[in-house]
Amino acid sequence: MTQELAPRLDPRAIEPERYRRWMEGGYFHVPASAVLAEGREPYVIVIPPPNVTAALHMGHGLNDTVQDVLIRWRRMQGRAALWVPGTDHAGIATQNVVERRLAAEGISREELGREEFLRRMWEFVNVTGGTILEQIKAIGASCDWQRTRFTLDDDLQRAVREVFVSLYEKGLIYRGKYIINWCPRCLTALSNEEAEGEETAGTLWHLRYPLAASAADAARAAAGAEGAAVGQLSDGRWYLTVATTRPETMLGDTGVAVHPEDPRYQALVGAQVELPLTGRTIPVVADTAVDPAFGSGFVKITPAHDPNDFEIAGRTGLTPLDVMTPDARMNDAAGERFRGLDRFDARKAVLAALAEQGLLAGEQVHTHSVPHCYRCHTIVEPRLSEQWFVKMKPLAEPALEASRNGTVSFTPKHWQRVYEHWMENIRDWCISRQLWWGHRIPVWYCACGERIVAREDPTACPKCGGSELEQDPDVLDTWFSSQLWPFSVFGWPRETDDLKAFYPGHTMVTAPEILFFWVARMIMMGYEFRGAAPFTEVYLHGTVRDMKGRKMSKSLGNGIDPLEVVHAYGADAMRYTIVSQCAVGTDINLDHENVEAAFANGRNFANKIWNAGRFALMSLGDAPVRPIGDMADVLKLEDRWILSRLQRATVSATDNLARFRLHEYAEGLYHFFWGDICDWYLELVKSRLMEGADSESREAARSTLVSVLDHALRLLHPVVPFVTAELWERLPVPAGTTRAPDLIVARWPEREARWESEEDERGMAGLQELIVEIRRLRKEYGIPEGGRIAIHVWGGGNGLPALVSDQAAAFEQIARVNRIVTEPGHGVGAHAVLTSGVELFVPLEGVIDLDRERARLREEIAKLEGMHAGTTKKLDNAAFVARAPVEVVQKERDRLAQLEEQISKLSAKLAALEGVGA
RNA sequence: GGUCGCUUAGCUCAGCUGGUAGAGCACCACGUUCACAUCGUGGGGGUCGCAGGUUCAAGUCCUGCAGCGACCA
Repeated sequence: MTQELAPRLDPRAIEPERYRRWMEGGYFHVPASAVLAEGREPYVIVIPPPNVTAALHMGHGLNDTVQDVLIRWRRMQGRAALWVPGTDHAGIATQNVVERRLAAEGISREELGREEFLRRMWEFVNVTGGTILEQIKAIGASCDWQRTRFTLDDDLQRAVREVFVSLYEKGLIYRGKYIINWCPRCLTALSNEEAEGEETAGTLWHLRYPLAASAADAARAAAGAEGAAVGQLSDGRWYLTVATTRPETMLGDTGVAVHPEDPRYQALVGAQVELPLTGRTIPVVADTAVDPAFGSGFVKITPAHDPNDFEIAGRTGLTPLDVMTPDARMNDAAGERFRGLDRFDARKAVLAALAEQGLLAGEQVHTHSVPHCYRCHTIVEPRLSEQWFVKMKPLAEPALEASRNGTVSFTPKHWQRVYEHWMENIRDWCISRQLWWGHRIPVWYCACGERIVAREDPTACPKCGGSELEQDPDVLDTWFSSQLWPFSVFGWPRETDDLKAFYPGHTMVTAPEILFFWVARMIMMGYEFRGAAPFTEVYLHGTVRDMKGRKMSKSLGNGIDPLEVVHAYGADAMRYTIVSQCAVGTDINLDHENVEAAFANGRNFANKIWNAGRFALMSLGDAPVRPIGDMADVLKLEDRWILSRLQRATVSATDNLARFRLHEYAEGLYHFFWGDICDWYLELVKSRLMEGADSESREAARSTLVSVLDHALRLLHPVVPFVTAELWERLPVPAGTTRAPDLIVARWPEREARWESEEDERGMAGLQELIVEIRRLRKEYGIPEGGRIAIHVWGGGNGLPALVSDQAAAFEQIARVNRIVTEPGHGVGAHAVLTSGVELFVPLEGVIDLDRERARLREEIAKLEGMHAGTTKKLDNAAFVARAPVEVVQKERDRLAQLEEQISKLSAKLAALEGVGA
């Protein structure tokens, strides 16, 4: 039982073994029967599935630790706590990785062909795919590994098909030709969310478009108007000015638009423009979407390359003209001169050509948001393309209502507004991707023109009976499958027991970045296909950053590998460090240049717990321990005090967890454990625990210690599961009681009001103040750490002196005091008055420097008088006495009385010293 | 341009419903007392961005300003 424990916590010696035992014990697994047959209340979290080929980074470390804290807590509360793990196929990202590997061999996916390429994809995924899940285990995650899912599992493929076909049948999925975000490097469409805007200092070029001769009169009239951007070229032609940040797109202009009510340009509506460099003539049209105040008030319209222009073109009857290839080069329609040029080279060429003709009116710096591909960071090109879309408005309605009526709550709260704003302005979702890796769109086209959208692969066309069917070559956006995760992992669309038991779930823990990508869509799908939101609480934690506040990233090289941290300092250390910094709404900064310092706090705390446990186990010995409930009458002040403090710690820990105040949960227990238990309780009871101490007192201390550690380890378990489980297992079980086989399934402590005592907390506070005062005086006068002193303690009327004399052994231990006198002390020594009025005198004949003591007393008196003045001022304020709550006023009065007593006693002592010595 | 947030000790940040400021790290001094030097004891350090306002009382509520940031257009 009391086998030797190492004087330092060695995480590597305990963590892997403990994790293995948890796995073998089946503690992570929750069968549906736990809910359906046993009637236990479920608590369900589905993991935000990491990319199947990803390696664990600190972001996962944070995300998974938070989920594990919540799951372990709820499991201890007796809930059927299920945490479903798994991975995401991450279409673009994973395909990119394999394509790069192929490129290294000099092969392209086109050369391999779709079938062979997919074979290679699976080969790669099968080898590397499990890695990240193994890494998650290293940080102690208590996922139900029997339920590990992958978004390309057969079951999940079936779910995707069901949803696609069902939404199609409801008219919520459609195919159409619109402007979409196109990545010219990945060669696929992207959703609006996947095209990330980035503030860029660009250039706004002003271009002159000559007007046809027939428009000369209208132009002359317009030129006279205030602020009109109309002028005359040196060859006499009239021109108008347009502004653009992408001059190369002018080759695809099919019109120029003005606001219909812009007084400057009304005469020009319908005029013809001779589009430079193209030989084409395009009209001036009117549309209310044009902002007359921006730029010249003329807007060039490029319907095939700009979403706004596309819409204006639709309303005004302009025809789109596509001038680019999929890889963003100029195509045949751009003209001989520019064909084949990359878009940025074309930009230069167009500008040069315009300048040559005197058609470049000028340029200005223009900061604007430029969309980039979220996977490869290439600048996204808006492109006219035929794609599949989801009609979002009807799906958003219940999801929006769920937020408004509180069915789904957000922490921190302000994300609720962000979510609602997005839902209110939701736009249709482009879901087709020109990739091979992913869920193939379940649509087939027959030579007869028939389109077949089916749950099962069709063998023949239902219309013509032909078997020449071509499946749509595209796959679905990865998020299309991720959004089904909360129910697809349970076997949906089959009505499984798992689904009955575990849907809807409870908490979604993730980062704000994927609020729209994922969280919002899961809520929409939950309502559409299960009639209920997939979870009721969304907890959005911060981002892990370096000390300069930069996001950790591979390219910056500022990342910290969680596995290295676990290896060096243990999972407990990593977990505590992260959670203790996890304040609601704030990011977490970790120093990648000094990893040891970054995680020192967690490592030190785990070691502190270890050593407190080690000391307790050694002191407790093997003799039976009586249950705390039997000892109420023989407990001493410090026992009652620590039990009372424990109740506070229990209440606030539970409350903080429920409110996602994880940092306060962790720090609160840190201070309870380190401050109250280690610094005070253990020090005070050391003497009582020694062999030969008074037996009743010893038994009271042993029972209290076991009880307090038992509960403290339970409270700490969610954040530092390993060290707590290791110690808890060794902790004596009080006679006549039973205990769970492992801390992971021990019951979460509940408040026991009978142990709460404000009186004992006040009494203990007095004792602590006295001890600190003794230590300060010792330091002040340079008494060696080991040197014994005598003290006199008297007065105060709160029983403290009597208490102190009862604590002789403890005072020896904690303050090196070997003689306690409860009579006033006189002569040469140091004097202090506590807030309670209790006086302390330390005889220091031969040690004390009287000048120093006088100076010290004067300083102390001055400090107290400062406080006295402040309190007096407050109480002299009639408004304060009249309007502040009585208890606040009374507090000030008590304080004043206290200060007066301290000042008068110290002044008397000072006066007595004034005449003594030199 | 719109929305939201931030500005507190040398550093990173807490401070939820208003009652005279806290943590970790860093720093100074002392210390090998039989749990822990990944420790103990004591200590130094802040006009809570600036200016107003509400209130008996404001880091905490309101307004404006300055600086920084995020998200959405």
